Amino acid sequence: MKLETNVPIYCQVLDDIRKKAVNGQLKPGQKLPSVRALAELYQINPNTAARIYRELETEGLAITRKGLGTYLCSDQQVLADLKSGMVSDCISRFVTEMKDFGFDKHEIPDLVKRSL
Amino acid sequence: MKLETNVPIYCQVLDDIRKKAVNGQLKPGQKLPSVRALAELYQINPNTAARIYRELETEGLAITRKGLGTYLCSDQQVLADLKSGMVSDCISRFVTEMKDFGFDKHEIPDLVKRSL
DNA sequence: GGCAGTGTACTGTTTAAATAGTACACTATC
DNA sequence: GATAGTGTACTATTTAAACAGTACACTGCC
Repeated sequence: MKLETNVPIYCQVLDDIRKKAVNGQLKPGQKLPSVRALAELYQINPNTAARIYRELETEGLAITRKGLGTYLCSDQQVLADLKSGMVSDCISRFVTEMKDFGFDKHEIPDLVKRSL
Repeated sequence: MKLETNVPIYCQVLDDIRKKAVNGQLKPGQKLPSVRALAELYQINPNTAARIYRELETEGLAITRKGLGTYLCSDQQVLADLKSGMVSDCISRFVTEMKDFGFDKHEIPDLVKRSL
C-alpha cells in the first residue's frame, strides 16, 4: 500500500484493512497482527495502530480481546454488507466525479471500458 | 460543494475550482473572485484562499496580477490537457479501487451501468 | 493625489494528526 | 508464580492545516 499525502494515515490504513476484509485477503475471524506488529507493518506509530483497531471495533468489523489480540469479525454477513456498502459508495463517488467533469452518466461505462 | 472531513480544505477547494475550470463552469481567462470573496464563498480563511490561488498559479491554471486579481488560464489547450489528465486519473483510481474489492476489471463497466 | 480593491507578507494562535515513551492490566503458557 | 505477548491509558512533543489580525504594495479609476 502506498501512502497518499493529504489524507490522514490512520484513514488510509483503515481503508486498506477494510478492503482486505471484504475481498478475502483477510479471513473471517482471523487474528490480526498485534498493535505493535501493525505499527511495524505499516511503518506507523503504535498509538496510531491502536487507534485503528479501536475504530475497527467501533465499526463492528473487528473484535478485541484484551491480552489476546484483535480478530477480524467472523460474521460473514457483516462482511458482505460492508462490502456492498463500500462498493456502492465507491461507484457513486466515481459517477458523481465524472459528472463533475461534464460527462453524461450514460457515457461513463463506455469511458471505463475504453480505459481498460 | 460539501466538505469532506479527513481531507484538507484547501485541497477540496482546489479540486472544486479545477473541475469548474475543465467542465466550463469557469470560462478561459475569466476573472476569479478576489481572495477575500473566495474566502467568503467557501467559508474559509482569507489566508487559505490566498494559498489556493498561489497553488493554482504554480500549476499554470491561473494567472495572478497584483492589484488586479486572479484570472483563470486563457489557454484552452492547457485546460483540455488538465481535463484529460484529471479524467484518466479519476478512472484509473476507480478501477484500482474496484480491483481492490476483488472484481475483475472486465466486470467493472457493467457494474457502473447497473448502478445508474 | 486620493481612493477602493486587489494580491502579498508577516506574526501569531488553535486544532488535530502523528509520534515518542512509559506504565499498566489482561491472557495463555510454561 | 513467572514470563511473554497482548491491548490500554497516560503525558508530552512535533508537525501542519486552518484561522486571526494587521500591514503593505500594486492597479485602475475618479
